[in-house]
Amino acid sequence: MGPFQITATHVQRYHDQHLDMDFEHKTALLDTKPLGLTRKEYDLLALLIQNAGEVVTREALLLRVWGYGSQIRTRTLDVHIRRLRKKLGEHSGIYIETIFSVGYRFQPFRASRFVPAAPHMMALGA
Amino acid sequence: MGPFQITATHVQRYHDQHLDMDFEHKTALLDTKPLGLTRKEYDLLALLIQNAGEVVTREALLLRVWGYGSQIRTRTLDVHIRRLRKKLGEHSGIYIETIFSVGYRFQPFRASRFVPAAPHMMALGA
DNA sequence: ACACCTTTTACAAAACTTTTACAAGACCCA
DNA sequence: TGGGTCTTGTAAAAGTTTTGTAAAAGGTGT
Repeated sequence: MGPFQITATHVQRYHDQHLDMDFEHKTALLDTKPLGLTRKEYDLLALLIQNAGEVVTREALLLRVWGYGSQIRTRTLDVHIRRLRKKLGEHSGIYIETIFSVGYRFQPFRASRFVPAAPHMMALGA
Repeated sequence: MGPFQITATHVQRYHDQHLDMDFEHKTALLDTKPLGLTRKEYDLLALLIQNAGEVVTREALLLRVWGYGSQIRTRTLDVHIRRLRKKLGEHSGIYIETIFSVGYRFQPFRASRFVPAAPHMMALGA
């Protein structure tokens, strides 16, 4: 069985070897221990995981997590990504990829075995 | 079935024995591994592939990828072609042809078996 | 006021692009 | 066929843009 469990309409949960996230209860466990995410951190990770395997653009993240329009310049997204990565610890490199000049991508643990990240990652268009 | 999958209006994807390019997700795989293209590299390869089998002039490439007008002199196109070829590895010779004093042509893998490049090939009009 | 979370600031580092300078190759024509 | 000229290939440097990071400043709720 894949890492996703899907109901009729929504992904309720993400689960893999290390990370367990329950979108219904808004909880996140890493190796059975609570990740201790703040609200923004949770929203950001949830959005990335709900689009696992696909790139989510900076613009989309800023819009959907912060409500920012496309003209706003800020480093707050990067700072949150950094704190997420820190909390994900040794696995952060596996989970959160940077797609230069585009955005970020959450890579499910299992998939990351089959598609090892290239040294410089692939780009998307504007 | 040919290497292209076509919808009503657009080519969404190029696929052959080695190269797999998804224009919708803007991903490029070579022998199942991410090609790791940068944005400009992707734009350039995409434009060539979308005109597969036909010569795309330097002028057209410089205009459509860089927005450069015809009076601009630069070697940046050549440098990008070089890096594309490097990333295409052993297959680069099959895929990207130089058409002297005209431009470049992407040759689909399958077609390249039937139309081996002649030592000096014909050019197109100025 | 305190603890905690979020955003900004100011650089550093990394990734990407373009230019530069020259080598190598292709074409032309006597 | 050999020299002249134009075009492309290549490596490396220089330049630009984007992302990473630490720390400070700003908020929010209790």
